[in-house]
Amino acid sequence: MGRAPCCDKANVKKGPWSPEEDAKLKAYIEHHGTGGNWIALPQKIGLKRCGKSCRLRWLNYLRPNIKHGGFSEEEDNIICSLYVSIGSRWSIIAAQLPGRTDNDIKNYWNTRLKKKLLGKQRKEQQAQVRRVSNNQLKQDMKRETGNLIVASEVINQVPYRSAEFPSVPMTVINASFQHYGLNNQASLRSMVVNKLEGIRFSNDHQQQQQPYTNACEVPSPPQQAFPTTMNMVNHVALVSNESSYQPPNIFQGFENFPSDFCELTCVNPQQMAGFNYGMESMDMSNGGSTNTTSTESTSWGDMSSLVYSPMVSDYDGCRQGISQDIIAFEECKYFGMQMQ
DNA sequence: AAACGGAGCAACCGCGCCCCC
DNA sequence: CGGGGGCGCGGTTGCTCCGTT
Repeated sequence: MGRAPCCDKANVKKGPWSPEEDAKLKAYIEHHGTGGNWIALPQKIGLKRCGKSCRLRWLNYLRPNIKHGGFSEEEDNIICSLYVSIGSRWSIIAAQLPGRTDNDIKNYWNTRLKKKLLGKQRKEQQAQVRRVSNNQLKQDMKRETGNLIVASEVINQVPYRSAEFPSVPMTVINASFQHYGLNNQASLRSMVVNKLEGIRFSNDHQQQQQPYTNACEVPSPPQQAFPTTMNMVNHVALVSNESSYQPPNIFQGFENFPSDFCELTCVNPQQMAGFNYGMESMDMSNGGSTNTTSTESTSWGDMSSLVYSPMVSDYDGCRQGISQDIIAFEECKYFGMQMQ
């Protein structure tokens, strides 16, 4: 059973507001205030609108001192840094920008700023890639094939926001991540870039796959994007212990990853450095538990759980301390510090 | 000039939170 | 303490405008 509608849908007008409606609403609120009850407001004024619609119209458009468009460079910077710090909490971001509404900032981010940032990022990458010898890269790739299979598995399988914290030796994870440039802010930044590109990470295998931005990002259907921790443990053990083990494909596990990700993190992680640590992280309000919704699965929690692992430097006490570390990470994030 | 596609933006929708009874 | 209702937020939708073919 769903929630009761906030108003009689059949008798309310939807769509764009007319100047008359605007005038009525504005005049009333300016003289009487909202009265603390948006639902009742339209009836008092004689508007055939939903109370929520009135509220939105007032807050986003009719309210005094509202600025529209013409975002300055400074505002861009504030939005970017806050987005990286706290994620898509538009109301909080809007609170830092007088005259701007959350809706305005959200639209501005989605339609322009995101692309602007990505364009900048890509330019930097391309310039950097040119400076890297292809041959050197190939040699490195060949030499590290053995580790790659481990790294790919780890990258691909670290559960996020999960009660099943990794029981894989963190030294293995650490080494693997470090080999492939996932050991520092570089990885964080690449995660941000992926986030910007709409890449979805999820371990909710029941939910529908989100659209991918290009063909190479489409995961093979039977594969789990983030298989269970036990699978990961078993596989890592297999790789580590059986000398006869032949990796079927050195890129196994990476097919779920966008090519950009590999490019960014493998080719030159340093270039990616400089991004704020403080990405929106695991939502600890649910105790870091499982059962995320599809909306949640696209949140920053995905990213930070991936970036969390390499930060742990030793396995001893890792499992016991991991919850505290995550909490510390959260605290550091909000206080703008970096985790030591 | 018309058709088409993409970008931008206003508005809607659903859900979580909080307050009050 | 629990339930109902309103508020606020973030994600999504759909309309309009504009540039391109």
